[in-house]
Amino acid sequence: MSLDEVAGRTSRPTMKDVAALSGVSIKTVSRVVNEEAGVSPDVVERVRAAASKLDYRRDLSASSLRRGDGKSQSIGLLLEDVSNPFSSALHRAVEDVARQHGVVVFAGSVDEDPEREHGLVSALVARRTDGLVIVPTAPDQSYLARERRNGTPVVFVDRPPVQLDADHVVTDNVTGAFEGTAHLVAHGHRRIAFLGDLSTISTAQERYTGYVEALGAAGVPLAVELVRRDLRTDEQARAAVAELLALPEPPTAVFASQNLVTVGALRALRAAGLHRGVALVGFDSLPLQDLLDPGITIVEQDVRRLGATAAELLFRRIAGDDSPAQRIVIPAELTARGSGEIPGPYAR
Amino acid sequence: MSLDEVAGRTSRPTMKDVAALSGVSIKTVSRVVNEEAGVSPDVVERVRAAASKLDYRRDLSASSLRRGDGKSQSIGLLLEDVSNPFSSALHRAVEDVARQHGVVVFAGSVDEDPEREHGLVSALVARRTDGLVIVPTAPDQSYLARERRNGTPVVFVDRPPVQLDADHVVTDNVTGAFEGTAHLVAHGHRRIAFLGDLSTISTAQERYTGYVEALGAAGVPLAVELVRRDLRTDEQARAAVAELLALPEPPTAVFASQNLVTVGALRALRAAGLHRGVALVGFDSLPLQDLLDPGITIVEQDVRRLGATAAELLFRRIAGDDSPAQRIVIPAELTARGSGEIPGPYAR
DNA sequence: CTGAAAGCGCTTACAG
DNA sequence: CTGAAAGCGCTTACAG
Repeated sequence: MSLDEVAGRTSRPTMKDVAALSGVSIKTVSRVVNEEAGVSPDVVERVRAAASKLDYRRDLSASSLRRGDGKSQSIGLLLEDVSNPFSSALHRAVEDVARQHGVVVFAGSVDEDPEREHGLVSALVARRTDGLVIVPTAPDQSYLARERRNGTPVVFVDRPPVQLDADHVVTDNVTGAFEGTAHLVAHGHRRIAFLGDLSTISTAQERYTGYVEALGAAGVPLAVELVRRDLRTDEQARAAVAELLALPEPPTAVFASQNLVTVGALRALRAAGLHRGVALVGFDSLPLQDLLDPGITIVEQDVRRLGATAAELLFRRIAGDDSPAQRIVIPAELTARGSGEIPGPYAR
Repeated sequence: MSLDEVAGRTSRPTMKDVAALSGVSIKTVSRVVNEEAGVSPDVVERVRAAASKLDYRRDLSASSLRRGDGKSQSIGLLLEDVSNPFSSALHRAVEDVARQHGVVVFAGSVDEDPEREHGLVSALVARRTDGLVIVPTAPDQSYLARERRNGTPVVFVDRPPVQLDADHVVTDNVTGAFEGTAHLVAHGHRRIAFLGDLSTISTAQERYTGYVEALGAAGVPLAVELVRRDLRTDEQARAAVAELLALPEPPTAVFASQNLVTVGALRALRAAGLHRGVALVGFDSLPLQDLLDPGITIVEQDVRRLGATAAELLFRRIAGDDSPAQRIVIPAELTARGSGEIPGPYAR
């Protein structure tokens, strides 16, 4: 007795079974299933009836194994965490493009863990996905050169790859952070705190650069005691802001360069009763941001465009495009909602 | 010139290539790749070197085609929309269980469209996923009986299947809605509006039942003019609440039975300046709900538990468990945060 | 400890 | 219009 029988299941019917039931060769079944022309109508009819009776389902993997192209009609997507709002919005954008190509999407969470990035990549390559869209985490993506050489195209999104010349689609983080910071300066602030995510992440570095450049352009000296980087959780961000507020000369404004960090900053400002006293600009959208009081001024990324652009690039590569690697930069845009317009001591 | 050459790619190396380079048979390569015992150490060494030199990657689909079990080490997950917070939290919970089994997850958005449900199911069956976790949308899941019979187990989550006796893991919606409504009654309300999602969705029906029963238990007559169902978007919910507030006898409290609906209700109450005057209890968590002022009292679903339980059930089925279909009910729990405790006219 | 033959479900490349 | 043979990349079931 086989395991299948123990489980009360029969195995899936194959073309052979359909062929036997309809009295034709499996090649003819293949023709009907693939809707090839040149099969007599009554045979088509008979094969269809048999397939339907047996609930036959073509095995796409077996099909693609023999086919020349060997396409699995699937792609892989490596995200920070499928459940965070940024990642899941990216996921949806990629899914929508993939669907147009009749391709399904494997998604996985890397959790900023290089080993998980490696593990997921090999799991997906082993399943012969036609390509990968990756938000890179590992310190170095050179290991992917092998996979690309062997036929799996890779496009990076949100962060550029390191040690690998490959397509990537990223937000203009420097300019976005520059504008967010300049917005605070324009509203009369000079003591502007910077809150940053893990500084090994390229986007965190770039946003810090934008902040530094905006201060420089405005002639505001950089106050190191107001810079808090490597905040990995909203709780760490909250604690950092609580400390900043206790300084002898506390900041009058905060630039929070990532969404969880913004949440933490908000909690600290609320707890201190300063959410109407200290200005706040965030980077990355927050859900329900418009319902908060005051509304949160945010430098918004165009996540749908990031994801859709990356997916479209990938499908061009899958189709055979081997032009040089592209870097596509998507602008970020500041939306004022109240928290960023709280006036500072130098407001006119 | 083949397409691959045009694209500047070579095809992936196979066991045959590794065998040729290391001077052994492909069977021996297979042994080494699968870490079977009984291969002499120097041969293992040579094969490993050749595989590494060629960047050989085993083809799991070809392997599973020949293997007895035929497992693809992948499962499919059908969600409402991968980018909504409820769906993506469910996704993460399923992913975490799948990872423990060395299985990757295909995820797709159904968008409450029965045709997309059917399309995604056949796409996933064609790729021979080992099982499916589904949030059902189609009016009827009887079509899945064929797939189960042919060896693809299916577990439903969040909503029960219709016309199919199959495993499902759902929230106790009736009790949750009963408690949410009773909470408002206990705070002195009798004119309590009900806001519901599409009433074809089972969870929406159940939550309505809980509301009706709670009113009945408290001896509060059901006021039909306060019941607004089939709200599909936050905007429709906002408009519905705006209308309710304009009634000659407006509600003093609102029970919003789904998260987007709660968002719409919140917007309407804010716009009318009544967010501190009209009580509000929502069902389904909202991001940042604790940062709103007042905080939103919510009947919370245990989304991680829903997803993890469904995935674990699925893996048991994949392993061969053919015991009768199970229905697992996960309790929901009310968390008071302020909006639900605004006193009504009958408060003691 | 190693390998030649057959076969998983399908399509290609022929032949008729 | 239809089908027999070979083969995709791998593993099973043998044999030595």
